[in-house]
Amino acid sequence: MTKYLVNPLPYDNSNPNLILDYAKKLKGKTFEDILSADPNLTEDEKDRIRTKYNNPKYKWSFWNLIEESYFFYKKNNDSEADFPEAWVELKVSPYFDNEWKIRGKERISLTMINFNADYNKTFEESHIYDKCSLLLLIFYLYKKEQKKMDYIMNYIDLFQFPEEDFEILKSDYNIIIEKIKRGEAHLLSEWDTKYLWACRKWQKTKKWTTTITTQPFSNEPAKTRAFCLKVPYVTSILNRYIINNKHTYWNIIKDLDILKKTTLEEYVLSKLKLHYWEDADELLLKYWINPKRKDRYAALANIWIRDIFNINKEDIIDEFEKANIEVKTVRLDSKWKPCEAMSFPAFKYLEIIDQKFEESDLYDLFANQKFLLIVYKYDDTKNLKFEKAMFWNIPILDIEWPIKDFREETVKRIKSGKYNNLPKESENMIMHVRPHAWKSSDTFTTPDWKSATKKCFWFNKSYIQEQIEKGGN
DNA sequence: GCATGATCATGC
DNA sequence: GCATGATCATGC
Repeated sequence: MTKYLVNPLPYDNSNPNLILDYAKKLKGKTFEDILSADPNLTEDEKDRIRTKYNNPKYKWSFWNLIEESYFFYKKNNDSEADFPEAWVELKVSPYFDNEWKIRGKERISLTMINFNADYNKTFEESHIYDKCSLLLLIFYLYKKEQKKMDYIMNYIDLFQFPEEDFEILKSDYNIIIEKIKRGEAHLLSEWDTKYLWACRKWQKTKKWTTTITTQPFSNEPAKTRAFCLKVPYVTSILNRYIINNKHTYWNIIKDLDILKKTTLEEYVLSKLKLHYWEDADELLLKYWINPKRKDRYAALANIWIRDIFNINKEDIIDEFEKANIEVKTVRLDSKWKPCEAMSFPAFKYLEIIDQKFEESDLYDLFANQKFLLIVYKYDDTKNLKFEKAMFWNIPILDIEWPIKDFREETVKRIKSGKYNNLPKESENMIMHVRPHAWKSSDTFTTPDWKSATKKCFWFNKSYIQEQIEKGGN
C-alpha cells in the first residue's frame, strides 16, 4: 500500500490533470529547492540525501526524491502505479540542450522484466500496457559541470503513447519475449528493437548478486533487465509532444492494420522496391537538386523517399525519428565496389581521449542509430541507377572486438601526440580516420594544446561492400 | 588505380 | 559560422 507522508496532500491525486497542475509548479526549480522545503526531514537526513545524489560515482534516479519530498508518498509495492487512483506513473529524466537541439540523455525505464514469469504474457497483459499507459514526465536539464542537486526541472507534462506507436512497441516487446523463449535472455541487446528495449539494470548501484538472475529456457545466468524506452524515442517525445517544436511529423504507416500484418522495415522496402532501376541523375533534375553539391544523392534519397510516402520534403518522418533511422547513401561502381568510404561526424580530440568505449560517441552512434542504406550503382553505360535499399545495423560482434580495438588505437595515438598519423584505410579491416573539415585550417585543439584538422571515423569501402553483400536486416 | 588528404553546397 | 553528408583532387 502507498503511504502518504503529509495530511492533507497539497494536490488532488485522483485526477491526472490536477496532478499535472501541481507538478507544473516544479518548472524552474532545482532538486535542492525541493529537498530543502521538505517538512518531514531533519537537517541530518537532508544532508545524507544531498551527499548521495551529488556523488558523481553513482547515478541515482531523482524519481525517489520527487516522490517523497514533493508528492509526499512512499510506495512499498513496485507493481502498483505511482498515483494509483489516477493511474499515472511518474518518470523523472535528464535531457541535453546544446543550443542546436534538445535531446533526451537517458532511456526511460518502464518496468522490470521477470524472465521466469513474463515470457508467456502478451503485450496487452504486460506491465508496460497496464502500468505505463499514462506517464507524468519531468525532464531536468543535465549539465556536466554542475552539482546534480542543482539541476533544474524544465519540461513537465503528461504523456500517453500515441496509437500509431503501439504496434511498433508491441513488435519490439514480442522480439524481446521471443528471445527469452529461445533461452537467449543473456544475449538481449539494444540492437534488436526500435522504440523499446531490455536494458541492464542496477549495474552500478546494487550489489553484484542482484544484477544477475535466472532465465526459464537456459541455464545461462542473465543480467537483470527492465523494459525501457530507447533514448531516440525519449528525444522524440520531448521535441514532438512536450516542447511542441515547429516541425510537422508524418507517419509512413498511417493505417494501423498494415502494421499488424507486416513490420515497418518490410513495408518500407516493399514500396521502395517498385523504384529500383530509376536513374539517379534524372531524379536530380526532377527534384531540382543542384548537381554540384557533394551530398546530392543523399539529398535526393531524402526527398525521394518522402515523395514515395507522400510526405512534404521539409517534414519529419515520425517512425524514422523515433527509431533514429538515418538515411545513408552508397554508390557502387560497375564492379559492385563502393566509390567512397562512409563518413560520420567529426570528433573532438580532447573529448575522445576521456571517453571509455562504452560511453563514447562512436558506441552511442552504433547502439542508438539504425541505417536505411540507399544503394546506387553505375551500370555498363555509366548511368547511376537506384540498385536497392536495405535496413542495416552494425553487427554486434564487429563492435565488441575490431571496432573497440580500432578506437582504442586511435585514442592511444592522439594521447601520444600522433594525431596526424591515425589509423588509415590500409591498416584496419573496418574503419579508418580521415579529415572531415571545410578547410584544412578548420581545426580542433589537441591534448598537447596545439591544433589539428578536424577528423572523423570512416567505414572502409571494403567493409561497406561486405555488409551490402550480406544484405542487411 | 586507389588511398589519402582536401574541400564543397547547404541548412540551421 | 560551423556541422553535415558527402565527393573531389592529388600523389604514390
